[in-house]
Amino acid sequence: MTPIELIQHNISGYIRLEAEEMAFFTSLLETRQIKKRQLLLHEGEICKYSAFITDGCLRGYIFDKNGFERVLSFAPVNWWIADMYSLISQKPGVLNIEALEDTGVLLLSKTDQEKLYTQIPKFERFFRIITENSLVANQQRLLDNLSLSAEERYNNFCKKYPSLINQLPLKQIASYIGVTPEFFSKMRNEMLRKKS
Amino acid sequence: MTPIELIQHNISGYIRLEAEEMAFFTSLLETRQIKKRQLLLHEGEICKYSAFITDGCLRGYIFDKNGFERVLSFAPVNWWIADMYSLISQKPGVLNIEALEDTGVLLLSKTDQEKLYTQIPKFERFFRIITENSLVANQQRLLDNLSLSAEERYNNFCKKYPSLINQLPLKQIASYIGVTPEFFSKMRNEMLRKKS
DNA sequence: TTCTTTTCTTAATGTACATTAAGTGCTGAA
DNA sequence: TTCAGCACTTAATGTACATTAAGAAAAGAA
Repeated sequence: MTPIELIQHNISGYIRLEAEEMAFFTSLLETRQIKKRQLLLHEGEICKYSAFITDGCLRGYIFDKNGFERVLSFAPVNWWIADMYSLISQKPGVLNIEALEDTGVLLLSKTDQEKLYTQIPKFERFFRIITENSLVANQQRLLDNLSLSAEERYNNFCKKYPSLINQLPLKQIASYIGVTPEFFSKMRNEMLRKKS
Repeated sequence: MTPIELIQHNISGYIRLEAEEMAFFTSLLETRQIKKRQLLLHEGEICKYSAFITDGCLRGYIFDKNGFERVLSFAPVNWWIADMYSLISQKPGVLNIEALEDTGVLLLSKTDQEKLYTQIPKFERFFRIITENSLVANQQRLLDNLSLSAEERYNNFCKKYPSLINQLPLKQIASYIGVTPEFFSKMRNEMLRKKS
């Protein structure tokens, strides 16, 4: 599938569009390639785009006060990513969005997104639904962080993102589940020993 | 303000409705009073309503595997609450929703909410926006949990919900920020000692 | 009132994690 | 080809929290 076919297929899973509506939508999209380690968004900037991933993988992370990275989210193929806080408020954000490998995205600017809402209200529905799904996933992760051990959170991660396990450096996964790479390494060894 | 005036005022902050649209909306609402400690939703049930709080305060929580309560969210006056996972999927949920004091809510059933979406598409917009705001708040809390100490999370809580600090039992706040009541008690004493 | 239940506190002990430091093996640039 | 940097591991030590147990104070029920 081409990037455009991919996003059209994704949207068709939620709303039904006329051909001309779909054409209008795709006319608003901008293609961009991001090289491994390159940033799509840097903290302190105002987020102007929602990005749909067509190839590769991005991550959103912040630096905590000790200078360590904390991963908020991964965005594999078929997902959207943005600094929602900054995108909504149009104030400087705290999120860095970086390519974990060479990655292709389709960008929809905030102003075009608002055009879309007024000209094709069905897109209000589309973004309502995917925002709801993000919220549910986020709440679940929050509860996991409050009530599960690091080992259980890792198991959940493996179930939720099976494709990412071999695609990501281990330290990124460690940061996502909320432990240091050192502890993560030790923990994985202990898990192997238990299973055998 | 009456409960109905309160919710009308809340909605008018996001979308502009004709009088007859507003009348149709309010015709769908059901008033309910919940006594302190009574449950609006019990884990295992399928969530059939979104609740708007007009008076008092609710909390959403789960039991972790050790049988301890973990607070996902508080819902004071002017907020919405539901088990979003269960409401969307119509599968049994894990959330308990309980009144922390005698509380008044306006209920909107899932089927009526869908009616609303088809008959007044502006409500797609309304719920998109408040879902986006919830998502941002949730992401911020997740990052806080990954990168801040319990003391800093408590300070954030105080900034975010100043009205709740004196309204809630301390153990509820402890559960929300993710520590035991014992540790929370000790921590607050140390904070007092530092300040003086 | 009196009794029970719940909230909150204190303190001893325990543990899941972090920190620091050192070393190994890749990978990619010059 | 060599070397710098990054990913990953191991191990010693440290700490922010949990657990357990007990009691005091406040709130509700009889």
